[in-house]
Amino acid sequence: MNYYHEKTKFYVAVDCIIFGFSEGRLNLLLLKRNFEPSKGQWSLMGGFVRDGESVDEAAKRVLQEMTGLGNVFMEQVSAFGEVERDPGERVISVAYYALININAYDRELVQSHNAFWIDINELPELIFDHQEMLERARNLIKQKASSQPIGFNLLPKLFTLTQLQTLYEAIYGEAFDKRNFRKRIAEMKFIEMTDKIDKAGSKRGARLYKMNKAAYRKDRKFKL
Amino acid sequence: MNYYHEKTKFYVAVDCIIFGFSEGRLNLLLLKRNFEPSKGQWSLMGGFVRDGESVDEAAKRVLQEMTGLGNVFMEQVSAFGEVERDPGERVISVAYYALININAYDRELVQSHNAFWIDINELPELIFDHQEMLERARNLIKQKASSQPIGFNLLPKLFTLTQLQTLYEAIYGEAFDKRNFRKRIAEMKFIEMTDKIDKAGSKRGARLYKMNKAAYRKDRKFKL
DNA sequence: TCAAAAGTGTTAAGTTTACACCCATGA
DNA sequence: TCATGGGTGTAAACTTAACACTTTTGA
Repeated sequence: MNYYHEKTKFYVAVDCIIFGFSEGRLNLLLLKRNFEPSKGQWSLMGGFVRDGESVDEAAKRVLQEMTGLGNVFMEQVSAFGEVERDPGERVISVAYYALININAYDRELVQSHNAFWIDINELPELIFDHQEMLERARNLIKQKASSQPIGFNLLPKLFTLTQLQTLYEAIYGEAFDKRNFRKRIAEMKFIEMTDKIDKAGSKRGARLYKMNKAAYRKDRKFKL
Repeated sequence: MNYYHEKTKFYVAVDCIIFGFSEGRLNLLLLKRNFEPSKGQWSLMGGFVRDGESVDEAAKRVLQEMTGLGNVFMEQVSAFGEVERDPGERVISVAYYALININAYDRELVQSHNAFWIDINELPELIFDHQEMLERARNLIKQKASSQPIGFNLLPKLFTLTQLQTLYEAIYGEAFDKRNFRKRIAEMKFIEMTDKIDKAGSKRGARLYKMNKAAYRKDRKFKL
């Protein structure tokens, strides 16, 4: 009754491409590996899928172990299955990207893993096919961020329009016109003005906005 | 020196969502399973990844075994890793979609596997999570076909503009204006008019066009 | 001769882009 | 008082959408 006998089994891993946004720049949380294999080199955060755990769950677990964060926006990029992608052993890896609010993670936990936030434009060389995973993730985000409001996962709950614009400029790698940008935001009724003012970014202070997810589910018009 | 010991290994499979286009309709090549597990039910075409073979290669092999076709346009959809997705055993599956010219496959081979072309709007229930794989693939194609000329893989080398329009209408599930459609095609210089006429589709005959891939690589402006 | 599919331009509506100055505040 | 980032509207350029008739030919 076992139709699966004599098929080969494989190690299956997950690798997490963790994006954060800080001071107008996109950052990645990367590991300076203080363990084998490839000790001393930079890599994404990864781990093996365990018995009784779905692949999605494995990715969430790895992220949780590294950052202390649960309930994070995370999506699969793709499976990577080249035979020699990991020179040590045959490992099939499923890549995920995560968008996190860079103020919310557990600093000690991250430090204890020897992980660092690296500006996405100043990346070191990465092991295996992690570079390729990262590029795929960046392209995915670029596409996806233009038609769905996923960028907000990178911001605090309350944000200024300048922060939002800078974020999108970082994602796309190009500058936008301030007035045109604000016109588009004004059309999206689920990006709601609050009565709070942020005084950190300027003397005058800037209006804080918030994303109303329930309102988005009703309207669903998003384009940036 | 083995950093991978005591990790769990998994069966890894591929499943292929094979699209064809015929008489104005999108079709899927589905298996009426005459083997266990789930004998008698409908499924996508799948197979296990083998030792020494990349996951992409496994997908190509499965397609080749089923249709006799090599060198087919094929892309990964996603990995599917729920614990109970296959009720028999834990199997992690990577889904791929393929776009094939419905005139070119090996009919006997397909018949011998008990496979059938089914209109995409009249699909039977599928086993496991194959329905979800299919929906993901359809969405992917919709998106991708709008910005890259992948649709041509579903057509013969020479095609009429009416065929091309009908194809895109089938992909998007909506009708287009004929004049506006042709205006857009005319702007894409890599869709080249030939001196041949198709007399099969109408009495008057329709001009045949072809896709010039080299010209596309230079220009790369595509939007439908 | 007529049914059936092929082929062909123009105009209005809507969307996108470019662009410059005043405001409020803390140092 | 002045340097800094916050905030605001309009007009031109471009893109998209709507729309109907003539042509060709085999049955």
